[in-house]
Amino acid sequence: MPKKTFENLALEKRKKFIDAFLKEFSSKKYDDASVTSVVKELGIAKGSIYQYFNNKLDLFLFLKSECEKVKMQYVLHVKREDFPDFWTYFKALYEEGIRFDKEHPLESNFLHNMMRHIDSPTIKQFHDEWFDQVIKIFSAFIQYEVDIGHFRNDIPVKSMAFFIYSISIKIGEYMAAIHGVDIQKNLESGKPVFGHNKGETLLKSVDENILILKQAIQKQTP
Amino acid sequence: MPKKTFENLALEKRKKFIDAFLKEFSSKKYDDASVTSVVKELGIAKGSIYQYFNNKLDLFLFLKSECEKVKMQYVLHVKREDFPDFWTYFKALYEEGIRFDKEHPLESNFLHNMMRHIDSPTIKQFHDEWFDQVIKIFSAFIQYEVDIGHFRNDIPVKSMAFFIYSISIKIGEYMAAIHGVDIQKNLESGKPVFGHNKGETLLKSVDENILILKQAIQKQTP
DNA sequence: TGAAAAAATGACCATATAGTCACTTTATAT
DNA sequence: ATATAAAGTGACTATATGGTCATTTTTTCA
Repeated sequence: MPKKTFENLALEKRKKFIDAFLKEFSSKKYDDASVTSVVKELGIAKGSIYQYFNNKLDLFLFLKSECEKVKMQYVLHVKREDFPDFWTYFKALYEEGIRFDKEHPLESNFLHNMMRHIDSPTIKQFHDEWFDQVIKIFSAFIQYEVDIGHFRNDIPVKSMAFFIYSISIKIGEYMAAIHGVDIQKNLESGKPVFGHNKGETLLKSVDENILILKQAIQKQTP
Repeated sequence: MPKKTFENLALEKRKKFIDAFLKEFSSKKYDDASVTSVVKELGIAKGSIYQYFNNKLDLFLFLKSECEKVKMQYVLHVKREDFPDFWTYFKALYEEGIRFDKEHPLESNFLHNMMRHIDSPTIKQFHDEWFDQVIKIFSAFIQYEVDIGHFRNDIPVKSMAFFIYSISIKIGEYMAAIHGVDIQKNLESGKPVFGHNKGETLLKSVDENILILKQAIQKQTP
């Protein structure tokens, strides 16, 4: 976590600092992201970083938690009970995701890029923790749908959770492959990952995926 | 591609050379794989590499094509027409994959690791080409199933292809999450990725995934 | 104004990496 | 045995990286 020195920083400078590093970590994976090059771009001394943070990982984890905080503000107020079924709820979550993406492209890019990199040895531990949490949350939702008889009950809940997770995580590649959206380019240029085009491409992709997921997971009437 | 010098190498030395580099490229991503460290382990001079190959990428692409050749020998003789439906065929392909994995763990690990790393800037081009090909092949199969009325026709073939691809690519993570198999460990130790335990864990995972995929993609009788 | 505290600096360190090339060693063929 | 060609070598280059710390600059406050 940041040292006092960083907390005391003038707001504008602090923001510039954060944004520059968000951008770096958004287009490169952790190990490839270069502290040195960001420092050059910011026009500050290398040593300053270590006046603000203990080390690179410390800085990364700070940015991670900041981004998560912001995203939570968007997602948390979407509640299952406000929707007639899981899929309208699922879509609403994505719509909030797009709002977040449009209004906070840097933060969105950061999180999106982080999720894709399963294998940075330094980061693995944190990715694994994050993954466990996601599966747990998904599982809880699915268990509910199974209980009320909406979802099939011949498959372990955890498997279904993983299934939905996999498709969600691959939606970027899906858009690239099916709709020709170049996410990597957006990441590098700092544009919203999905949000440009009013996010319609993403929503179209979500609809297509729901069409498949629905039949895969929904309880069939015999 | 290799220079004459490499072709002329004594078979045993050639094999040792290939195996050492397969192992390195199996547990690290391209950019992180270290020529220097393999050279040390092999006890040969750094310069020799560049007597055999033009550069690191040249060496990597050679290994890639070697591994693909070997895998093809396993997979190519499994033919759709020998099976009553797509899913038994699909499973048979995995069974061949397991045989390949058991009999050529290094090659299997190399390919498996390569697929996971979508984002090495040096490698991206080759990964993209490979991805396009896979989607094309999958699409052709699915088109056939749609034509004979086995698969649903309300979803673009390419979308279904991507769906099956996504699940296939994530099966490693699935095994890790659901069945507690540590693939990364197997990669690093050079053991078969899936093949230990007679590959039963993988086949179980395949069965579970087929159960979901089947309902997702199969044409429903109304 | 001046002393003490806080912040910023950048040369420097240790440690990697891929790739080069003048040179030596080994194998082949006359 | 000798000459030629092929193979092998390892010190070296150029270029990164994250992190350190004695020193200087700026800010704070009495």
